[in-house]
Amino acid sequence: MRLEEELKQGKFKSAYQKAILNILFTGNWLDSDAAKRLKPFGISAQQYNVLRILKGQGENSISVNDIMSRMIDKMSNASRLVEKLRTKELIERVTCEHDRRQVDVRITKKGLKLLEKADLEMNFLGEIESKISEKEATVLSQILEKIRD
Amino acid sequence: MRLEEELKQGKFKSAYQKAILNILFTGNWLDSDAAKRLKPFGISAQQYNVLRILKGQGENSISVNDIMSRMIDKMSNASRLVEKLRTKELIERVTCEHDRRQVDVRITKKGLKLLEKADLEMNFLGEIESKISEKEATVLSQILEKIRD
DNA sequence: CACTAATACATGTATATACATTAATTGTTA
DNA sequence: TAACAATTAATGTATATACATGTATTAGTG
Repeated sequence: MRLEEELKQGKFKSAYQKAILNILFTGNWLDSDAAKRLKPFGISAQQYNVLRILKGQGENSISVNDIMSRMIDKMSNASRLVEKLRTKELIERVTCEHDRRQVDVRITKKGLKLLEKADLEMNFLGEIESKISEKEATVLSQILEKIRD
Repeated sequence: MRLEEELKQGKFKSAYQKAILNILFTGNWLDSDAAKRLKPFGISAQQYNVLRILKGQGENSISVNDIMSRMIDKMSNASRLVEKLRTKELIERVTCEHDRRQVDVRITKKGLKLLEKADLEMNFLGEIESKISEKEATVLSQILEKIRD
């Protein structure tokens, strides 16, 4: 739906303003969709994000700091997210031997299993492929990256 | 900066996945930038959003529900946002005469003044105009709206 | 080596948010 | 019109978040 209708607004001041609001609106839209899909699994979108990052490391462990630097939402509190995932036994946490300040974090089998199921529900990729072309996806990324420059 | 570097990720599974993460990442980026700029004014990005909506109504008042339907973040609690703005005397709140369930909300002079100053700081529009073309802004909106369809 | 700075993570605290529930009012309909 | 449904906003509550601060460990410097 056009943003004008979504926000019940007549007309935006400029294509630029509309674009900015569209990014924010679509981001929220994706976030709340993700939250809904993940609810049955008892994890938040950010926790899901952390699990995916850890899965990407395979057998290797990774520090809390590294997790944070890979997260979409940099402002979130990685420590507490990790702790929450640990109490759910979805990850393991061990003090690093070489640098005892660091904590090695790794996904557990239980975490991988949950992720497998959750990924099925989280497959908006499949849905988005029917909405925009690969070319459009690429263009979208390019424009967004220009904005952040 | 390319998202691969922002998220310290090698390569995304597809242009689609990268596009989705780019939307979320850019949305957060914009949000936290806005929060920083608004901090000196003592209001949050959502409160700013509400004030802008009210300003758009001019002299007319508007119900809490209407505010909510115009907000970028639909999930936020408009009642409490309005109450916070009221304690700061940036808005007025009067029970509607025709429908006593409703509350008429209107921006105050103090609110308008604050908005005037805040808008100067919030002018990323000016900054974005130097980063992408108007054509690109339009294309961006079009693609985002296709995604939400 | 002693001392200071920097790093990595955890925690305290105030505020924000999501979601469910409640309360008051209005709309509908039998 | 009485009874029930729907609407509008406020509130209760658990959780999440931002930001500052604390704690332990390592790095750097004289």
